Amino acid sequence: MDTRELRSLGLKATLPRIKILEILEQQTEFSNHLTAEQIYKILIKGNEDIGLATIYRVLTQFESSGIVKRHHFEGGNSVFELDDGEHHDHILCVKCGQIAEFNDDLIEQRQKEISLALGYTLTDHSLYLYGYCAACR
Amino acid sequence: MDTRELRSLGLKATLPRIKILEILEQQTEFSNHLTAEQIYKILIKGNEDIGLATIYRVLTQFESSGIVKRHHFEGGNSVFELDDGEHHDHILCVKCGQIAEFNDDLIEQRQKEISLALGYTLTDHSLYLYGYCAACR
DNA sequence: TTGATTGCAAAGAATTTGCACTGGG
DNA sequence: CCCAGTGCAAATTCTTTGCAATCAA
Repeated sequence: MDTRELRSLGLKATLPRIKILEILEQQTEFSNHLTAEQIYKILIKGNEDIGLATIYRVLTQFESSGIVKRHHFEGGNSVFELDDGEHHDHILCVKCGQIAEFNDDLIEQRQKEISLALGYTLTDHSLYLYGYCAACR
Repeated sequence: MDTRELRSLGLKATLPRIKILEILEQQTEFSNHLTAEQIYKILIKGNEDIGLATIYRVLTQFESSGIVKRHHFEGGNSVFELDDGEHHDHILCVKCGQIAEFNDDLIEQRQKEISLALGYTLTDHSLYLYGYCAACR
């Protein structure tokens, strides 16, 4: 139950927060990576009277709480996805926007080696691949 | 000579374009990755009367011409660097902003394999590593 | 000369913030 | 009941655009 999850984060279980969580959980066949605007439109369509500013605020809180991850894909706006704690990278279709996720131990390992060699202590990284998906090729 | 380079791209050798090229070529000990704003300030300091809008326009033209690359680092604005045709990735210090470049064949290779496996035709990618540099550790 | 280029100011797009009102605990 | 949370509109930030003036070829 979302209500309990929110409480455990020290957040009141308000309607906007519950609705936004629900939307993020409903991963569509297409993508579970949504912009604030997209979430807003879904809510409007569902006759929920929730402001766009609230969506940004809630997503930012969720991000701070570690249950949502924010991505800045090329050119576009921020997109948000539920963060289950498992790291993964992304590959995006530049034509249709389709997003696939992957994780590769070899790349992860190599990144650590490179940082070390350059004298950095790695805290985070972002890897986005862009191309044409099978359908758009 | 920059004038010639600009002409060969079909661009008039105007003062703003030449000045901006010069700034990008002068890679400082700190970084050769600059925001439009930073370039603007450097020009102002040099008593050049060039508008910020012009800088954005020129950089965008340079990007189209393939002599400049634009990056969207985490959170911040766009940064620009001269594009010498050699691909490289970046590692940034989250504290002082220091940027190092690297290129790793193993990672490049692996990216291709992954795209292929997922049915994508790769056109581009961005890899940014974030951490603390030796000085900020 | 003359079309490309620029500066300025105004427009846009995405996101954040101020503030009075509302609702969850 | 009371303060965290919200809606709305206004403010910010970064970037792009319209247009008359200017400049390189």
